[in-house]
Amino acid sequence: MQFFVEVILPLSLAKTFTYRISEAEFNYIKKGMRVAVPFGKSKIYTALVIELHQNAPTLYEAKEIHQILDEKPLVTEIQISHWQWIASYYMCSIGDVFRGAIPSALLLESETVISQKQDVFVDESQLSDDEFLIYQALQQLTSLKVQDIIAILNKKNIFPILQKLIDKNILVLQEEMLENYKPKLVRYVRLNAKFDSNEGLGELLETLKNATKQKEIVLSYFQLSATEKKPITVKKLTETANSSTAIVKALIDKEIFEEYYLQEDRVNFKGKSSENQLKLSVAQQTAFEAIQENLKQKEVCLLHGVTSSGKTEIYTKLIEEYIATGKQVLYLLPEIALTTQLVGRLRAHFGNKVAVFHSKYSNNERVEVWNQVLENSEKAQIVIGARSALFLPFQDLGFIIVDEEHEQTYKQVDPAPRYHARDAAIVLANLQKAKVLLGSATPSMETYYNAKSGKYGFVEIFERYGNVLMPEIELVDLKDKYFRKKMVGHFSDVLIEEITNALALGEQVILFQNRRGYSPLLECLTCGHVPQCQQCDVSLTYHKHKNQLRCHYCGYSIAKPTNCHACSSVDLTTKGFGTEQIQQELVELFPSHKIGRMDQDTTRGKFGFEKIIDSFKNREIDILVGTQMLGKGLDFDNVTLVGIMNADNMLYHPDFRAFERSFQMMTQVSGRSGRSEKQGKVIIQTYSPLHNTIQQVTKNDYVGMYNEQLYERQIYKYPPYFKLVKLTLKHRDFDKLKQGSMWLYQVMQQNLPMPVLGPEEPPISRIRNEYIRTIMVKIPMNISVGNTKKTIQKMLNSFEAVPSYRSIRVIANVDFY
DNA sequence: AGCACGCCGACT
DNA sequence: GTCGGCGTGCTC
Repeated sequence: MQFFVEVILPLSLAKTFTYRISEAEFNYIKKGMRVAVPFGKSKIYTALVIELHQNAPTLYEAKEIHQILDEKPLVTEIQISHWQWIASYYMCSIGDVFRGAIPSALLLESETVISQKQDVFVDESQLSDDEFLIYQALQQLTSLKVQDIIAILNKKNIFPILQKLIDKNILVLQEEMLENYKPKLVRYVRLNAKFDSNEGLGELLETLKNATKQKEIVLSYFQLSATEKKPITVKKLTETANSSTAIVKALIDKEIFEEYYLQEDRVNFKGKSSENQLKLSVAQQTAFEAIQENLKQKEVCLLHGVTSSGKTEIYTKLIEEYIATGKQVLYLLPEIALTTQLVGRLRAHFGNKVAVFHSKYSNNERVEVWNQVLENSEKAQIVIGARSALFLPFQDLGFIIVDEEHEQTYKQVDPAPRYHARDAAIVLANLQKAKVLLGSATPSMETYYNAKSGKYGFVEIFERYGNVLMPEIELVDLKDKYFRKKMVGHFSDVLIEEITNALALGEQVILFQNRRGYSPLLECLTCGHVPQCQQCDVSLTYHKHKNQLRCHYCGYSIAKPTNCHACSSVDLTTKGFGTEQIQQELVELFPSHKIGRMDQDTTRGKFGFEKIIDSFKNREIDILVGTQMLGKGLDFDNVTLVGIMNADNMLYHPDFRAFERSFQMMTQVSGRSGRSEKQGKVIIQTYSPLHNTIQQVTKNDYVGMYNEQLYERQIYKYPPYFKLVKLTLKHRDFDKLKQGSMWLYQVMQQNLPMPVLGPEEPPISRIRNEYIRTIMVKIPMNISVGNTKKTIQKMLNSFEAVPSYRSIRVIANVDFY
């Protein structure tokens, strides 16, 4: 009898692979366990078992697995089904999903370690220069990594040289598995048992009578153990005694203390849940009941509640209901910026039942949350996370909340799997027999359409919590203001006046400018030359603070030139403006007030967001300038004025969702204003005050926007009436790409009974020295999406079969955003 | 994703 | 003439 496992590898490979196992292993291994397998010439990868069987492959000899890595499954069968759905729906390999889903610390990979053979005589004169360099390096360090050798020799292809040294019997290569996850160990001390008795104690104090510092520590130890009645960490002890670890060490050496280590969860919330009852307003209560009623019939329900309508309390109440039945709850948020405030609120309510999972967590932290969810631990009954939290190994998921459902950050752009967390969550809920609540003040067109057509349940709240009024929105016509010279920099007289008023009352102001940096262009006044990125088809953005020009696509930067690179003229001027410039103008306009800026450049690092948000909350900042990050559900109750510096640049984006997005963004940003008693004010500066979308924002007319856009979507063949698959082709060779994309376009156009557009040169047609072309397929509702994707996949395969096009990379993006 | 194989240009 | 560059193909 022969035994085999089918495994998936964390590589972008479409197939599963078969490995041989023994009968004992066959009886031990379960689906969802990890195994280390040799793959290719030398590498060892972490693979995931998805099937056990006895069908020997006929075309090749299956290798044996290297070792079993788990005692019990790390991944559930539901997850595997979910991954398979994602792979097929989003047109990527199952390996891509595996790699994207599992914390990287759980993916062990082997690394080649090079070391010198022991007790071998080496004739140094027989070595070439490169060989000698390696040999010499090994005299210093006992082992080297492949990367080290590449660095030492400054060459890419080092294997031939290594091979020669192996042939000369000097080197050995080993594959070393790296265990990535390390449990966090905390050092504790306890008093040696021999001092437990009263005589022992006397003896102890006697020995220490001349060691003051040591005695102090011992006394602190007694004090701590009396008050805390729990194990004492070295850290705590040194802090209490105001001493150092060196003295603790002395005591350990004297065998007065014993040290020991305990494993600790990195993610630990200390504090207790307040048992206070949630008080819902009448509107909230009505919505809450309506959602429950809807979810009895339907799998998914949309909660459309205006900004500040108190959706979080409704979510909290619903979570209470679900965890009372012992089920797990997943709360998805578009970005981590939101989590800090929300986690605080939920922890205050649910205590230690709340776990958090997002991309700024360290690898080790992620493994811990993974395990807690897998064990269905109480600590992770409620999981709050960004889109990747969707991949946690839920045992018994009852409820998923997708908050700010319309946010495009739910869609992963790069790398594969390019999934949409909202849609993948609905599929996951189906597999888990769980329910989904989508919440937003500005639902996506797709979701609203599904709700209206009865596919999803639908609940609305029209009033803000505590009957706070919706902000008053005032439009400022920039054309008129510039004409009448009523502008100071990028600020209209109206905006300046409103800011002055708000500041005078001690209130805070948020200004929104959807572009970072100082100004998007630097232009020569003499010849009109604009510095471009060398690698991308974009102009460089001027960052005044660092006095440099930077590419926002590849990160390329140069110092700001003093004269034009084309004509050497010194008359350079900036065009357009970004957050940095707004910030600087504010400093001049309001010199006595503190101005903060929040964008990608100021929120780097794990606590970048928190710092800025906290200082704004603590009113250390009076005016906060920021990009779209500001729109994302942050609550500041002292903000009464929101200014949108220029509404036009988002409105005129070449994208079919531009109006929908502009509406959402402006409405969301406006919603930051006036969250307590006082009615808030919003100033929108625009060149097109009569534009329908701007008017809809002003009137808070979501339905108007929806109906208008829906009509357009139908006419121009866009979602929700058509499903979009976008193919992006990339290559360094312009002509090859042009020919290849035309070839693919023609094949698709002939074989698909639906609109195929392209091959288009996108507005930014080159990034990092690669040219780009796109082809768009629009799949109508009445044609099977699954079959269409299969056909597309077949055509992609035949594209790859053309030798001259094989090197063109094709990326499929299903439901692209 | 590696890593080997194989084909072509720049050096000894 | 070889060394070493990268395009191409396969991995259970």
